[in-house]
Amino acid sequence: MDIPARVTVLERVPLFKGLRPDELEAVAREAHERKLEKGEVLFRQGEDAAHSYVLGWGRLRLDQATPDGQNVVLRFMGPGDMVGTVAVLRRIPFPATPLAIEDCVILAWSAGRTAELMTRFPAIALNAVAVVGGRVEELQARLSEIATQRVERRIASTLLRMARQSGRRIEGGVEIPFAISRNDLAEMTATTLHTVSRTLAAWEQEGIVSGKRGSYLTIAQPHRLVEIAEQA
Amino acid sequence: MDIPARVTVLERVPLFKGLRPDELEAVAREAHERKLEKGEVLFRQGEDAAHSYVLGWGRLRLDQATPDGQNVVLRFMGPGDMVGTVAVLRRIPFPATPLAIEDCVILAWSAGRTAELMTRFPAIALNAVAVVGGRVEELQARLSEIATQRVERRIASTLLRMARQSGRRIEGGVEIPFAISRNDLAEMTATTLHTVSRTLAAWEQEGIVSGKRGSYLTIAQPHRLVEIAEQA
DNA sequence: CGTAACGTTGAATCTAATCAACCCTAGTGG
DNA sequence: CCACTAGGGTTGATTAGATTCAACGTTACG
Repeated sequence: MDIPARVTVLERVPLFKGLRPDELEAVAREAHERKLEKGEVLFRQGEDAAHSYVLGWGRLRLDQATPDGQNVVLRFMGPGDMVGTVAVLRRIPFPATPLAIEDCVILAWSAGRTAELMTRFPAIALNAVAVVGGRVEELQARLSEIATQRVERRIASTLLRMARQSGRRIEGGVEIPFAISRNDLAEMTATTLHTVSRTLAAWEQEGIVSGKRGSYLTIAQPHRLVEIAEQA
Repeated sequence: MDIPARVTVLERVPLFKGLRPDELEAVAREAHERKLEKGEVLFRQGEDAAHSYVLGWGRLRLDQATPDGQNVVLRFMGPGDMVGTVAVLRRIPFPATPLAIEDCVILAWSAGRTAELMTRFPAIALNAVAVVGGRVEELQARLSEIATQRVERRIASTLLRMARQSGRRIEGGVEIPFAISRNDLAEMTATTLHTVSRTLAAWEQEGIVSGKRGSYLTIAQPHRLVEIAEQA
């Protein structure tokens, strides 16, 4: 990617919202570039946070391993998402592992550069607080959900959240444009593969969702899901 | 509080780490001051985020109401914690309600001032990312916990986390220096008053924790709790 | 075309919620 | 000063939602 191409990417990144074109160019010039093939990881949980990243193209799944070896899916990330920035600024090891679920192109800045750019362009730092704040909120919402709701409602809420974040309107409903396995969904909703399977099977019966193995999941009747997610 | 007194407070606030004394003074000068009596709220979930706050003295409990009327305790906050800053920068309504569980003194800055100060002193913005990032991590850890662990382990982890954040070493163990009801604990660990009660009763039997109604909870044998929290 | 990863489905089990009743304790007001 | 009450806590019995265990089906892909 040459510098103008990078600028085109960075223009749409929330972290750099409000920067002038010449400022974006300065930021772009400092970046390294990294490619990741499907199945590779960007870094591993526990590693030293030497770089912060912005995802240009592709998708990542952010996984956290628990001390006893289980896995929790923290979130899916798409183009424009920042990765690892918090760990860099906190000077702590990465707390999770981002796995490429599609081929990715990623821009990277060293830890020192990251801090320096934010100091030079405070707008970036303000944007970063807002972005990270958004994640706090999302996590608080998920926490509330898991704490108070039955499994069926959590699965419904999770699908709706993903649809809202990355969904595409197509004929026949809203499509979630990347492959999510039943197991992914289980690890996102704090339940088991089995329960997810049963639940989705029932919803397919009723025509609320559709999508065969491997292909993308489509929410055919979002309003029905909302009903399930909101019922007392 | 006069300006030098405020500076003394701000010196110990992570959000303002690394600022020079004259910079701190500038920040202190822009602050409003607000007192809160035990039982009052600083603001209410859903209100417009017009100010961001830093807790000078006292303790707050941050509550989130779920759509169906249940309550989740997000966290306890003590001196030096920032409150509401994220909502201000994201220009969204406050997502939770901070309730004073002790008398509090709080410093406040208007939304505009907050952004302006962070732009003028980028270090504040960088600190803010780090602080908020810390919350992201804590929430991710709690999410993992709730997602994968049995209730007993979650209660143990929660007590240990609180002890780590605000605990005081006293003879006979580590004391958590504010009143936590069984219900608070239930709302923090995604369980019911009843289960918490049973669990703590058992632990008191075994001499792992102690503390009668009203008085502070003391962890007499932290290592036993750690064992419970970590057992496969 | 074989095989491994993923998914489905049924049955048994169990954890923790719910339901229910009762007990303390700290205040309050007569 | 003491009875009363409200809020919080304890404890037992019952129930249900979801996990676990188990076995088998399906699909993608090398």
